[in-house]
Amino acid sequence: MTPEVKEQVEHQLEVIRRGAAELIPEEDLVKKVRRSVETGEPLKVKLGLDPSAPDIHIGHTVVLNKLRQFQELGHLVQLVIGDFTGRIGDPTGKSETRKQLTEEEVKQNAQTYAEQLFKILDRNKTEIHFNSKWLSPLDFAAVVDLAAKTTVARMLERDDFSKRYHSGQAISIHEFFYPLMQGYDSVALESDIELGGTDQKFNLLMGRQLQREYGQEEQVILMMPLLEGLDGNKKMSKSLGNYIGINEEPNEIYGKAMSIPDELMLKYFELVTDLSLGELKELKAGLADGSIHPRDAKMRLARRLTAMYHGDEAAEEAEAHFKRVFQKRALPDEIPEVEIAASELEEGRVWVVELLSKLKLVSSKGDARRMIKQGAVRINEEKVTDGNAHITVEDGMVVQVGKRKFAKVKLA
RNA sequence: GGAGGGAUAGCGAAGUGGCCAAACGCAGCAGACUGUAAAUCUGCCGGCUCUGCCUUCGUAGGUUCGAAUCCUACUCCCUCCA
Repeated sequence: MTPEVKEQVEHQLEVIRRGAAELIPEEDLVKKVRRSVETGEPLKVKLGLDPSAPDIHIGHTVVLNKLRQFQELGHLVQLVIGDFTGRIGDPTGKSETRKQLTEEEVKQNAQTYAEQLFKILDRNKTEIHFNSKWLSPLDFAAVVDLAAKTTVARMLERDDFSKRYHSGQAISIHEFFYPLMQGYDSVALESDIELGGTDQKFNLLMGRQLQREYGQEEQVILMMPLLEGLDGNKKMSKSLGNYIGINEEPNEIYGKAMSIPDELMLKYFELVTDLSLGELKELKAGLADGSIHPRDAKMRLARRLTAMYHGDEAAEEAEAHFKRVFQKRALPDEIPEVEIAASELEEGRVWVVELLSKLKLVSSKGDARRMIKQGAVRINEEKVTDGNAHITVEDGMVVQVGKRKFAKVKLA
């Protein structure tokens, strides 16, 4: 190995390892990177995507950022949209066979994905594949052949299956196919590396096993830590509603970032922002010795995160909005207008509960009464205390429920 | 094919004739406090014309003055045996 090659390889390894939870096996990675550097042939780095939930949140970006780093090192990203595997769903115990998405839906979701993904990835170094392309033509003989590559005992090693098996919960046979299919994707694409969260370990290892069975060089697997969601303990996911979507409005991204528990701040900085290692270290030290206020650190996180998807200007505006509305408890700059027809009023007046309901600031009239009782309702910044009150509605009147819901009345 | 267990509010989970709009936990919402939509504390958390009324405890019937609770049928799910 020439000194230049050696230096190149070292550099690549350092970038790849950063933030990774686990890398299996190191030696293979070294070998692959070295060969790539020497031949100039990029490595094929695969990531599987679920086609049913095309909204990307920052939890996904942990892995996407890593892919981006691979691209910066000159490698090629293979995105696999699991339109076929999506019918099964990664086994979780409660998932049943999902209905197959239509071709139309798949196309649409892929489109949605692409729009978001390319906010992070380099379009020119990305291939998009649909796994139905190679999975759906397999006939039963091929499926049997695939299934014969592994054993039930091996399958039961998977944490999720093992738990369910021992606690007497059902495991459907088709659930075994999920890891097999995902692994087969790697065979079909001859991937060099596959990325995933630490919860993907079993599936990722299956890729190695299948590649070996089919006579290919085994992929290296690189696992990234899972990012906890806004609640601070469960994995960020759309279904739990504890996520920050990268397509969300600047105010939402900023606000949601401010709502993460303090303890999670550094992890977020490390995994989902582009803060350099040096800056990260400084921040950590500052928080530890008290020279940096946790609130200010979190505001920095929120601003950075917002800026990554909406630019600096939008991030600054979001911060101003946050300070105004939440720190100073003032009215926001922009309040959505809701039309109220004159015919809905009686002599220009309405019952407060009715008004809140019409403005859609509450989920029901019972909810409206509760909010009033709890002192959460303000009209033109004045607290409403009487749930039976009828009020005169004026054009431009501002009605507010809690800290976050506002509406401006527009008489029509 | 046989035997048994289960289906309760967004989720998990109590309740086995009236005191059940249904304990408790989580999630959610609001208030207080603060350093932020962190943490902590308090309250709320089916609907409505709201000191009362209406609809909910897998579905459909039935018994009863009265049913989430008892009976019948059905649907779905799970376990064990073969």
